[in-house]
Amino acid sequence: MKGLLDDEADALFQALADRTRRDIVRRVAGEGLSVSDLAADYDMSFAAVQKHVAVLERAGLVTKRRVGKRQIAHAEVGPLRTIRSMLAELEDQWVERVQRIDDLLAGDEQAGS
Amino acid sequence: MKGLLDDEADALFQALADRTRRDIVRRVAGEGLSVSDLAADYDMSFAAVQKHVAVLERAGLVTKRRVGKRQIAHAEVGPLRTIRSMLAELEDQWVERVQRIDDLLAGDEQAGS
DNA sequence: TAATCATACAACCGGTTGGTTGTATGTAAA
DNA sequence: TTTACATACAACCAACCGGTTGTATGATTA
Repeated sequence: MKGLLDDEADALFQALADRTRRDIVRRVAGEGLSVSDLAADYDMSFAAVQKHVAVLERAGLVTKRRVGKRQIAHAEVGPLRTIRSMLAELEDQWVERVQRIDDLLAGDEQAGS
Repeated sequence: MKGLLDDEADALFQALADRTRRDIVRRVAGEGLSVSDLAADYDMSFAAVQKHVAVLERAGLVTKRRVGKRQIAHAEVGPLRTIRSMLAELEDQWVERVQRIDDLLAGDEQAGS
């Protein structure tokens, strides 16, 4: 039922679990860059960079738009928001439960003192 | 120079790029659970769950405290905050550059009309 | 001490990942 | 049309990942 959500989260976290890909997302935020513009600044083959972009594309973090012979990659902010809200939820659960336990402890203290 | 930061980010994103591990983080948020308590609810071997906990531990997302013969896993909220601020930064860069481009376009429009 | 329970860890296996090189295709410029 | 450039994609390889089973260690209980 929520498997699709999990699939998306898997893809997003995995896509961001590589420093080259995180760097690409940073660099194409806003204006967008062609794959070869991107590739020029990494110490790896063009094909490797192209595969990184493909991973980001599959995760929905970037989209490509053809302009002449170049293919321009753009970052998509939506998935970043998705992943942030997932983490916020995790953190909220943490805070919530800690608070609940603190309340219990406070109650015990009062009762025990 | 910033390799350590990247190492941490690699470890955090990779640790969260597995649904079982995300579930474990949720479940040990606040109170904490022993490794076998955790393992009881997954359709995999004890050793597999133990390895997942170890990955989370290496990433700093979980710490263990021995209580009798049991080893209690607790979630750490710090790394979650770290990862959230990384994403916030990414998103800010996005918003910033889009804004800058919007400003340019607005200027062009005014000049061109 | 012996038996048991909770954990740790090593060795192994199939699938995936991050890189390579080579080749094919599509677009632009001579 | 040829030539050159930007991209795509397949095949290959070593390393890593997520799982397994089996064995060893540590703490608790009989």
